[in-house]
Amino acid sequence: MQRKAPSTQRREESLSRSRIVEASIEILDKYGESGLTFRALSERLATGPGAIYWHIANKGELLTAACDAIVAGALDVPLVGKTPEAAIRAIALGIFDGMQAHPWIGSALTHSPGQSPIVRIVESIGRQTGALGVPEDQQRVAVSALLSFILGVSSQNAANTQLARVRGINRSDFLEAISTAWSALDPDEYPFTRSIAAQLLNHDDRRDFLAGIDLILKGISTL
Amino acid sequence: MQRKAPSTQRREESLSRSRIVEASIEILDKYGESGLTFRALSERLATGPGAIYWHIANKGELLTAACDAIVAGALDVPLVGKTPEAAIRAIALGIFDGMQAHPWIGSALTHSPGQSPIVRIVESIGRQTGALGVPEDQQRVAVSALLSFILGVSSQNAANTQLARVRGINRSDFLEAISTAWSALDPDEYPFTRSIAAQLLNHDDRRDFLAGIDLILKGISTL
DNA sequence: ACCTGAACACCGTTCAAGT
DNA sequence: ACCTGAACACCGTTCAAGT
Repeated sequence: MQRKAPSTQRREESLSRSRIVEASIEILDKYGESGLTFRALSERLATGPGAIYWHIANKGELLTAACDAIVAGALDVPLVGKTPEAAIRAIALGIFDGMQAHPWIGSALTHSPGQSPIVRIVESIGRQTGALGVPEDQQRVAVSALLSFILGVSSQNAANTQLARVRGINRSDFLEAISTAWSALDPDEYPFTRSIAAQLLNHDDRRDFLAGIDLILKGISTL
Repeated sequence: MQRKAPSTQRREESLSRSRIVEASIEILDKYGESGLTFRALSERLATGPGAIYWHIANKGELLTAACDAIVAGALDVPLVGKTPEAAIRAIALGIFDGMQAHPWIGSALTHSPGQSPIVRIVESIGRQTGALGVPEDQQRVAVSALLSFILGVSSQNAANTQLARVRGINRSDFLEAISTAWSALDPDEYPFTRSIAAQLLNHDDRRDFLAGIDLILKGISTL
């Protein structure tokens, strides 16, 4: 008589950490950070909220794991033959493009200090600073400056996207609202802010991000 | 017969937006971000949760208002006689010291894009970039690079403090745990991260922050 | 105009009970 | 070993009712 298949394959779609993370990413992309609840997630996975806790410790770990999957993919960019500067730009742009597609990683990144997603970024950039000629005792400062800048941009990006979603508008309408508000500021108190208000409407986020990276790289080159 | 005092003074401690914000800051400083709830706040103010909504639209506005009070104070630093570079350093350090005393502002800052606290920072820094000789069409990029770096540092700082609180340990024990974890990483996969793990224990946050600001200022000076 | 506080519609997390 | 789903202890927010 025939053998039964191994019990682990008894059900085609048994729960696993990776399936949970995968479903979480789909929910986060579609409904944003506030859309990811254990109830919504367990419904999508056709199970109960408690089942998820067998595979994941808590919501923070879930967000970190989802973020880690995106960051790992974003950092998978070809670096061969590139100068250290070009490699760092490529790494940074990989993360930028990842955060455009998955804005919620900005929030997850800052809430996972020292965790796997951050370690991946630190390691990727850190390997380049040596080749860049940065003295060993200053490499940490150089890497953490780049990291802080990247985290700053990505957390702002996450907040913009999330707030726009709450108000039921898109990202550019949200920025337009800020631009309008800045234009209406007191000319005596806020001359500079008023002067750049119009630029909020038609600037290129990606180009500005890269310009920021280049400013820091310029500074690093003097070390 | 005597006139009654104006009805607005009938009660010594009537509710007001500023009293609510003041109480919020005290709670945030003492119990962290998760400690600020409408129930805790209304109990402290000897009222009901609903009363607060007469003065404040929602929790986001409350956090932004609390953050704004701290940022306004932090930016109140003397700048007369300073070079533009020194002024920017003083502004940045003012925010840094503000976030050391009130770590939760890091979270509030990133969740209030384009709002008053951000505008204050943008304006303070932006006024210096002109004096710095940055071409007008590049001032926005220069300011937003500094802003993103500052927001990145402050949101990491907020997350560190909040996570340490959740685990019931202090900030340096939390960093020690990360340092230990980094030291245990795979030597082949994470050589750089391992190499800087030990430095997490005894580095000077404030000095590193200023070093990051200086890197960006160096880059800006080439514009 | 301003305050009260019960009620609503959610959360993350736990845990006895099942298979 | 893994899953179920009710229950617990919270949230932010609303709103009829008061003063």
